[in-house]
Amino acid sequence: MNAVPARKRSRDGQATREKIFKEALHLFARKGFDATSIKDIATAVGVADAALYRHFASKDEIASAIFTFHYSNLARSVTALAEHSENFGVALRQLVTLLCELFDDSPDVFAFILLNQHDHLRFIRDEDNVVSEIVAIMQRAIARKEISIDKPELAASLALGVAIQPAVFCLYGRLQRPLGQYRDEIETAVAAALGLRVK
Amino acid sequence: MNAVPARKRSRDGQATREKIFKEALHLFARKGFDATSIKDIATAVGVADAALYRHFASKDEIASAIFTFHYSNLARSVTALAEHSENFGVALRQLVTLLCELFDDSPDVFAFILLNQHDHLRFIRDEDNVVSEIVAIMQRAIARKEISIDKPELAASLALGVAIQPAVFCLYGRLQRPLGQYRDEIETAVAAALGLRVK
DNA sequence: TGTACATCAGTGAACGCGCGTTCACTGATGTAC
DNA sequence: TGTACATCAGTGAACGCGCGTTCACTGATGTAC
Repeated sequence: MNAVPARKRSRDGQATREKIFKEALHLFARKGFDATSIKDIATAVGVADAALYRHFASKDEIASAIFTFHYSNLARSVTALAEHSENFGVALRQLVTLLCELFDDSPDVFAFILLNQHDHLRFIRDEDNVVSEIVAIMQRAIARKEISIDKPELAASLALGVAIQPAVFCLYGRLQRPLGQYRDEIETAVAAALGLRVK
Repeated sequence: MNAVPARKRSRDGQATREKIFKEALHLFARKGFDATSIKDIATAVGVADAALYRHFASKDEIASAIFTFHYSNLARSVTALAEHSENFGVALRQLVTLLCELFDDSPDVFAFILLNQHDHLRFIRDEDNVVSEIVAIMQRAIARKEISIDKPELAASLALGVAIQPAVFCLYGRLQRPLGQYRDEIETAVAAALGLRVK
């Protein structure tokens, strides 16, 4: 009795590391960073607490690794999209589509970034900051007289507000999912809020 | 030596209670609930940690008392305003004004409610919920064909997004204060986003 | 007005708990010869 | 193919710290007589 069952133990720590990434993201997104303990994550992954420290130096490092990975992905998508759109209307359509897809495919990623942006953004270079990129898009639109709001930061806040708040409502159950079903209405609302001039 | 200086000690605990209210609100708004310790609050108030328990049963109770007080105030203002506006355009103007004034006069209250709404809203009766009230306003506007967006929850999310996001930008320094300077632009943007029909 | 007493805001020290983290150890796996 | 060894993911127990909270006590204030 009391025989320890032989455990299959892969030497590929990568698999465990990815599972920590996934489970920690899920817990942080649902309960928040502080309310999630190392024990919670370890239990979800199926290992002892101490095992996490074979893959990450600290609890903070788990959160910042997750944030940096997903936020950089998002920033790259937004930058790429901004560079390849010949006018604001096209960029707007693609941005709203991107947001809806991110939310519907990965609500955990959306919630995690939304909740933790202010704790981590100071470690992100300004040119990789999504909000800064949106402001830059607005600047170009204003320079080309494509929209009537004339302050880029204000325009960015109005656009982000219209785009993000429906997602927040979905997250808390005030709007039915998927967010994608409202894509056209959101796009129209952003365009109207900014005073997009019809081509 | 070691003489304890005679302390002026008022028997009016009300003054201390109000100071706890004010300082805790400030700390919770700036650092968040978890990152604020009982010691932090006591130091800001100028008393020992244990003194806080003469006025509140627990740390949680401090936060929920603050939330309930300020949130109820806000809910009452919104309800009153909704009842006394004969059409949607008037209600909208007053709502945006209310939000700008709340933010500019009491940024701590704004930030605290914004950050803590989801932890406390389950203790608020639904008819006192500000978001529910906004949805109701949208329902009436839709019934009267005052706006073209036809789903009340979606309309509420678009309106709240346009109104709140500029405040968030102010809070984090992306937009200059006061928020009130953008009042007209915010109002116009909300109206446009909802498809308000000109009277 | 003076005295005895009840009240209560505030204190300093202590408590217990949960947390993130460390550490010596295990044992399976991969590898060199 | 067999053997000795290095590697390393994972473990269970322990540690120390900071936190929220409790408690016996203090002393000023208000009040009854």
